[in-house]
Amino acid sequence: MEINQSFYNLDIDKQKRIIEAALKEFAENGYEKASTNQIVKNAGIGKGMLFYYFNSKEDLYLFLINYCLDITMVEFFQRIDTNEPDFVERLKQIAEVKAKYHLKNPYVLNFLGSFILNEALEVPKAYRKRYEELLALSNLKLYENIDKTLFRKDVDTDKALKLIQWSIEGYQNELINQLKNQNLSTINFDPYWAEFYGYLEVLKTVYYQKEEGAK
Amino acid sequence: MEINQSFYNLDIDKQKRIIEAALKEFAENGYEKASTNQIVKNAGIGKGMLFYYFNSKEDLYLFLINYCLDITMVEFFQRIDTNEPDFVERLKQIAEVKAKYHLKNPYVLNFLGSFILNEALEVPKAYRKRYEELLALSNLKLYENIDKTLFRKDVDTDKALKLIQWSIEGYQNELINQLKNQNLSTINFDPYWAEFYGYLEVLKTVYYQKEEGAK
DNA sequence: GCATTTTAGACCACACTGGTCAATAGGCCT
DNA sequence: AGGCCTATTGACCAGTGTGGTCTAAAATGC
Repeated sequence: MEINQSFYNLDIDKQKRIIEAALKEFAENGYEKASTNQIVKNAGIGKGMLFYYFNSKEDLYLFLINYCLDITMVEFFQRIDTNEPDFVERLKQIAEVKAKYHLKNPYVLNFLGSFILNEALEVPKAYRKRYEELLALSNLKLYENIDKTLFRKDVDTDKALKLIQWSIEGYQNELINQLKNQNLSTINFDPYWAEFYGYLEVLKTVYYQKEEGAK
Repeated sequence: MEINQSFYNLDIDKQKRIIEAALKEFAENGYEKASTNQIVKNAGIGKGMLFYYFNSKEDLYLFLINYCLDITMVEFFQRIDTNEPDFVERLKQIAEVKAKYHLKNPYVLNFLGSFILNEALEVPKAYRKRYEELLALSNLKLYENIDKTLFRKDVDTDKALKLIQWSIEGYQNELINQLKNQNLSTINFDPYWAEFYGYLEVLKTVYYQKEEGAK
């Protein structure tokens, strides 16, 4: 799997157009049903070029896996700061990082989600392993160094952690659903962040201990 | 769109096999990329029969929409009892009904979710409208006749309702994810229900007021 | 044994597939 | 200008899969 150097000589914009067209097509249709014709059409390049840069559909797919894993590591996981011991604050930070990552790389997450389900093409084990490592890292980034004493003592803290996490995912999913058909770059997200922070406050109120000292 | 009477004369089992094969294929691939060849293969019938019972791919699709809407109304919504004013108990009941419905009709929900996204075939408006009505009904069944005085007063009750709902969806999604590749009919769900009820208790503890009288 | 209904799958024209390649366009050096 | 190299296109290829048809056989009922 070797990518032709000339691909990297393209304008960054053109590279991105090609990558995004491919990610989208694969994410939406899976490896087998994805059409290279659709990809070149959406990318606005001639058919020949796709096979000149990448040698085959399969190589393109493998390249994309690599690309997405790299991007996700650098632009998502490495930006999460695990020094924050307050779980809700941690999740807030993660949400902010995730939002930036998602706006910048709209199809990466969808693609990564779909590549695991792929059964048509046997992906080299190294890729699957790297993906597993990402998942493990995701747990670390979530739970490492969390101060559990903040939580009220009359409920199981691990259950509380889970419930909080699901609550936040739920908000995010609902938001994604609402904004599905809109052009993300024209949206002012401030009110949504405000709403989100409101929910976070509720979570703190109900799951955390009452502070003992004065505030 | 008229279905050949002879379809209804089939054993119920065969009818179900055909319907499920079709639901699965459409749900997984969307209208256009779904293959009638795959459907007949999975259903174990000859190609001719599919077009004998239903006249065309399109008619089959419309029949399935109808079928799923009916099933969902009868086997899901009509079984939800809105007399229970305790929100968490209501959700518990819904979860139980939903589980039965899902086990009995594994592909119906997926199919209904995918048919809305369909853009290839313009589905008659009546179908979309019925779907909208289902969604509206779903809100009714969820929130109608809920006793809001159970909730603690230091947080916004509507936010609390949402958060509880998302928590429960989160648990369900995680469970579905875990069990994805297993044969559902061989699973003993009791421990999962126990775990689920454990989470519900936590939700009551944190979101409800402390009871004032003795218990 | 006959008439009717079910059934299977070979078959059809056609659309689309991943991939190739000859022709060309464009930049750069002399 | 001309030569050279790389970048680029899209017509083209054989092959596969498409929704749908139809013939001929099997099953059913009488």
